[in-house]
Amino acid sequence: MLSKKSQYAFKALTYLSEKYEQGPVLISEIAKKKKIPLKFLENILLELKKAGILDSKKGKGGGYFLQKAPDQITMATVIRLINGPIAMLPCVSLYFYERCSNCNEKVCGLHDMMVEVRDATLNIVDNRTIKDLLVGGKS
Amino acid sequence: MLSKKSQYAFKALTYLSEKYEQGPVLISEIAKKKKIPLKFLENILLELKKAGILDSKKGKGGGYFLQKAPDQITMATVIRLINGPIAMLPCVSLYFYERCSNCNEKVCGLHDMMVEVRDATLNIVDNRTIKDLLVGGKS
DNA sequence: AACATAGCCCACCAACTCTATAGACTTTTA
DNA sequence: TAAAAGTCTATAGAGTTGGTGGGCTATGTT
Repeated sequence: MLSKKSQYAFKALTYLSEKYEQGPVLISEIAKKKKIPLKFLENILLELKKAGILDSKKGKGGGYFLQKAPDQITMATVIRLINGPIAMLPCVSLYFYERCSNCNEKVCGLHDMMVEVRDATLNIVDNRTIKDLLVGGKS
Repeated sequence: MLSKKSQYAFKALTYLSEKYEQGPVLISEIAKKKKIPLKFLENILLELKKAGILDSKKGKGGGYFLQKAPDQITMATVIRLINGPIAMLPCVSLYFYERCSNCNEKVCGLHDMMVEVRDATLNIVDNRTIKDLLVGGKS
């Protein structure tokens, strides 16, 4: 399941997408409009900034804004950053791989099945961006 | 991600599948062979029993055994029971549905995308059984 | 220079979940 | 009736999640 943090991140990114190339947006504005706890949102936006998804400006007239176009930010990137692995098992994760203890991947039926699930999921989240989250984003 | 509990459950079910229709198997035997903490496994097996997947016999000569054939127990059933929702959002879950607060499902891009992910995942886990976990299970 | 603005950073906390264990109880078989 | 084996309840430690408080730093304005 996606954490609340992830859902907040997507809401914030959606909001910032609507304001893309319209200058910095205040954290407090996003928090208010999207009903996200302010200080919690602060952490999330900072994380998104450090990952190169957002950028910010300090002082008066400052705020947060997208560093790339909405259609250049994939869902997979955001999920991995805020939520963690997309795969259902560490031994099947591309970005958070850890080998199985007591289980040989070469002959593990669960492993193979979870690879299938991972690929089916990636096929979607790798090919969708936050632009697709906007109403009418497909037009 | 699948919890350790889920992974233990699958290991135990795999073991019991190999012994299908060969009489009850001791918890302690499964625990030892599959390297699962005994008391923890106890809880898991009991849960699987209450869900109608396993059955048991008490007293000497007792133990656990599958209540249905391995190919009659879907992955989805076990995951939902031991791990919880398969969907990435409550508002998209078939068995654990909860409506979104502050979000209209009718016009939520995230909702729609997560429906896709859910269906892609279900397409796999609804059509695979614990028989498929066994080596050579496809033959 | 001084001040207000707004993001940055650190530390902390409550609640919850996950993993695991302990111990007593019940049922069954020999 | 004694041993075997599952059943049940409770609990505890570790880690994660969701959230808050307060001070620091950079920036723009006057």
